[in-house]
Amino acid sequence: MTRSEENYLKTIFHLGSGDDASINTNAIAEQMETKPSSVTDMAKKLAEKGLVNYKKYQGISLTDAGIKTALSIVRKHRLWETFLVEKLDFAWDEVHEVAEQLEHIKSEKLIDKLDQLLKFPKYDPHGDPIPGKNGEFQEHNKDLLSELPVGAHGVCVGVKDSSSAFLQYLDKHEISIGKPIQILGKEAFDGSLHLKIGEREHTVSHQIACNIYLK
Amino acid sequence: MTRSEENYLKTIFHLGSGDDASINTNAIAEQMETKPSSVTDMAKKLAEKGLVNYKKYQGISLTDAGIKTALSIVRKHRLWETFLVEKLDFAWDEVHEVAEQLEHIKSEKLIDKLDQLLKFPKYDPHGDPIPGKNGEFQEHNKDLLSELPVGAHGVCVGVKDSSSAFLQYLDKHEISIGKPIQILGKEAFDGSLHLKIGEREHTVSHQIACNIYLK
DNA sequence: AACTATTTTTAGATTTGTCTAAATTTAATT
DNA sequence: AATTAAATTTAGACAAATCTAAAAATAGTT
Ligand SMILES: [Mn+2]
Ligand SMILES: [Mn+2]
Ligand SMILES: [Mn+2]
Ligand SMILES: [Mn+2]
Repeated sequence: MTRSEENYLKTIFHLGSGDDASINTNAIAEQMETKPSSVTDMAKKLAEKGLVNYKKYQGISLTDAGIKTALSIVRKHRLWETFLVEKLDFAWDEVHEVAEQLEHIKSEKLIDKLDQLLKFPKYDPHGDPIPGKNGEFQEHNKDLLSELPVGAHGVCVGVKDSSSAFLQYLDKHEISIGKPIQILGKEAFDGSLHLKIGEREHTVSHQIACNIYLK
Repeated sequence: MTRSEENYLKTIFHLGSGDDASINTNAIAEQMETKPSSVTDMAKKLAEKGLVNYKKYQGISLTDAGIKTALSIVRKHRLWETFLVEKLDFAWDEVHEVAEQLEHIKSEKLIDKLDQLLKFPKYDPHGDPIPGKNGEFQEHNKDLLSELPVGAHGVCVGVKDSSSAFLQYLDKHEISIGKPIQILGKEAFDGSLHLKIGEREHTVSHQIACNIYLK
């Protein structure tokens, strides 16, 4: 399994949000910052190996074997991210790029021992679930802040956007995983929310609210 | 810098034992399990980048820039090996292959933090020195067990052969870094040595004695 | 249904790193 | 010094992963 093949499987997995939905060639190309023709080439190769279902013009979906492989890469990515934050004091906005490299290291023992060192974490620094050895994982039953009514309150359990820029915005406004958040009011005009975050009050735009998960 | 380029630099560095001696094309090919023609191709590319000195038929040597790059890869390799043994309970014969992959991860912050987590180790699990951030390192002033006279005693500080097979042999006979060793006698016929290892006595072949460093 | 726009695929080229086989240079031996 | 052997380089090919440009299929719209 090459690094490129692994990256395609992971991208298809994320675009299909885990299930075996059929994904567009163009969507994969955009996500991977490559060209549609390259995606077609890889689709054929992965189909050959039994990792994706592919029929010309019909989109691409993961087979069971493909899902299993994708989950093992996601597991590695999220364990490494957790390691970087927990053991090496990385900030949560600094881990993704390094984990993109580390997720391709091939050693089952390494990842098992890492899991053990981290005490078998269930969620990564962004609140995303870490699949177990056999691919099992439990997603938080969470809601987007933007879809909750005024008065709702809960605890931040994850972010949808994991970009460095967004995470740094959250840091600046002291929003982090575990923080209690309450919706004090909503602006009808632009959907911006007035929030109580811990002990403080802040107003955030609709765009921000679309990327924070509450439980 | 590609992974392949890094591997060539590291190999040239090891074959030249650190200094800027001129290395044979064939020696590099054999060490890397590749063909001499591939080495020639890479020599040209690395020369183009100013990392090696290369003139047709004259052998290959590292430039200062090449030595610096090689040292940073060796640093990463040995820090990762130390991490695997110290933090993840790997045995010293299990770390090399994984470190071969990990040494190519690109993140200065990662390696600095790792160094810190390990408390800035000076030697790796095989007794090899770990270069610092600026490439500086101190080799143990050590001697091969095979070159010491009868009666000599010291402490094992390193191994020359880091193969899994050899390290497992050492484990079996309870030879490890830090163990006191004394030469009780030498067999004139085949050069095998009668040793006191800790509290025990063992006889080892000349071949074994050629791969253990004492101080 | 016909036309247009979008998506997707094909054909052919490129880069990187490798290989084989043949040619060339250097080293060793008569 | 001539010959043989060994080391090294060149020439040409190949697989992987990508790209561009053009063709084909599908979807959307008059
Ligand atoms: Mn990530
Ligand atoms: Mn994450
Ligand atoms: Mn090693
Ligand atoms: Mn080592």
